[in-house]
Amino acid sequence: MAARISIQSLRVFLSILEHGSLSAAGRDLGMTQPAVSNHLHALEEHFGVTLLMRGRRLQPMPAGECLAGHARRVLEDLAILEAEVARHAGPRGRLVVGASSTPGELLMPRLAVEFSAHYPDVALDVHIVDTEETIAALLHHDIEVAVVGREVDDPRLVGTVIGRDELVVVVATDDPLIGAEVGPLDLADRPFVLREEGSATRRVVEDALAAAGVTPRVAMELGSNAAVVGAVAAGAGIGVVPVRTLGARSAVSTLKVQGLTFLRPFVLATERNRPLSPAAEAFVEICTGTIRTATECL
Amino acid sequence: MAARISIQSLRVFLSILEHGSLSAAGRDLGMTQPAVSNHLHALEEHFGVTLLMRGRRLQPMPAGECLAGHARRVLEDLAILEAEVARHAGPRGRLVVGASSTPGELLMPRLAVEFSAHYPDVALDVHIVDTEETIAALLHHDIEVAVVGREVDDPRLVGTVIGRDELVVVVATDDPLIGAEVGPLDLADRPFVLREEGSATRRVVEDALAAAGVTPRVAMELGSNAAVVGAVAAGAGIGVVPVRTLGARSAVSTLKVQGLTFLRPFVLATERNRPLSPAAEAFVEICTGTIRTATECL
DNA sequence: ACTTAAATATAACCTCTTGTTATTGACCAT
DNA sequence: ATGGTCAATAACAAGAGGTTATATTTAAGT
Repeated sequence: MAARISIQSLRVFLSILEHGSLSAAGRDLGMTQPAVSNHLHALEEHFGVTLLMRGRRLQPMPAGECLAGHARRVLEDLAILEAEVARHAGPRGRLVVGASSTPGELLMPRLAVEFSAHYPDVALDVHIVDTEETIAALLHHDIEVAVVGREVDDPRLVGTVIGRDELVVVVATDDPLIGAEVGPLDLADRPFVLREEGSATRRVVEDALAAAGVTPRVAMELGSNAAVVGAVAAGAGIGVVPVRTLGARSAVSTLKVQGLTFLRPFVLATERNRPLSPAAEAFVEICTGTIRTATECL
Repeated sequence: MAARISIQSLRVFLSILEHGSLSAAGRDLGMTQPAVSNHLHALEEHFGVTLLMRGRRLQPMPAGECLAGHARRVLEDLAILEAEVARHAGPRGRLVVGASSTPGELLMPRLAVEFSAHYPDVALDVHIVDTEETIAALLHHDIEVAVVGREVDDPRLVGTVIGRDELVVVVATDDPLIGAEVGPLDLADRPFVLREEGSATRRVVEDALAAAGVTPRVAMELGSNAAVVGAVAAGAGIGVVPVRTLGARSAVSTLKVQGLTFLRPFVLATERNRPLSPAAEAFVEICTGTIRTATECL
């Protein structure tokens, strides 16, 4: 009996080609190497051709090249099918959104609650990593919408401002600058505790400081705003964090610096020209609607 | 758990639409009605939409229309994939050819033997029905190549002559015309035993008689040449059959009629612009090659 | 050439998927 | 009413498609 070809086999085959090995493909697809091997054999059996020359480095045969091209097309069409038909359904299923750290902490909790209240049939999955990784995930189709802490500059994306955020300079409670008249240049020789490269917060801080003529000496890089506050409290140096990161009584003092403000938008980003699932559509609506009602951003 | 969509579901869905009912689709696909029902439910579950309004006459919802369009596209791409990749393999698998009755009886046995000898890895499947049905099957992609008893006139097909055949007039052994000088008009008032409408043999006979100014009175229609001979032997009337249908000593006499000859080609037909599988390619080669060596057609 | 590390092939097994049959319930037409 | 047709559902069987464990191949380094 001629076992018929399966979508899964095509997916697996493309993954093999992409990763250059069965094992790697398996890792990518979350299955074991023998499973991958099976799919490949099934395909070769089906067509009666060797698709790939096996070896340390495996090399596609002409039939393999041919299959790859057509398989890509089929899978692409299938993706379109899924997306288009899904648009006829109400918000439902699983929605995966991404958020960079700051919006993830400050904005997403409220958005998520609001969204889930309105759309209980959608399982909401929020991936929180830094801005650059979030953007990359969006372009990789790992997430459908992203909320990040700066304008997006990639032409393949569209961004909508859904809120604003202010950053403040924080220092340890015993810092000598407290109470004094402080200008940007007073910070020039001090050690800074900043977020990592790739963080929108980091970029905003560096841009604003550069505009004021200051190049910060980075003593420490930390992957979360709360961690930055902690380090500052422990005396590691000067930090710049979102105002709202600071609790009612925090272990650090804020510092007003003459002529230095850190303002930045929260931006909802989606891929240009990609049709959104109804759930994503609904999420966007919540984001833009919520802003008027529930947010008191300046 | 989001069960993924399967090719089979798409096929089933399209078949439902095409046939207008689950049961009919099941019959078409060779599966039972509950199986079809399952597929439909799986799709609706997956997308969270009702695709078809159930009722005596089932009616596609907008989402169903949408799915149908995209599904057709996906399946079409898949068919192309199959065909293209198959071309990289040697002749193998299953080859389904069609033949109308006369070539099916006179030509195919030898061709089939010859083909199987050369390509033991191909299971050969010969569908023998009359010419019109054979042509229809070719256009429906039920068969890859066809051998019929007349030129093909459909512009979507290409035909190659691979042999010729002569028909003769047969009468019962006690017919009064035997031994006499017979002209076409002597046949005018006699009852004819002919093949059914849709048979190439039938068409050839009618055309030739018409050219000679005779409109046959059809007393009986039979679905095979052997049956025609049988009926003629039993005294049903005049028949016209391929010479080679008649055995060494047959129960009928042949009649030479002045100015009346029935010559017609055997034609190998394929669909224009459809890439053939390697097996079909090989079959074509056997057909055109065999003709020179093994056939003594006039 | 031998050894070794990394990768693929094979085997035995387990578990859902996707069919099956049997049955019930709904709907129409006589 | 009632008989025929069709879809839904339940219970079950076979096979696809995955798993772990183990053998075998391959290419590179000494």
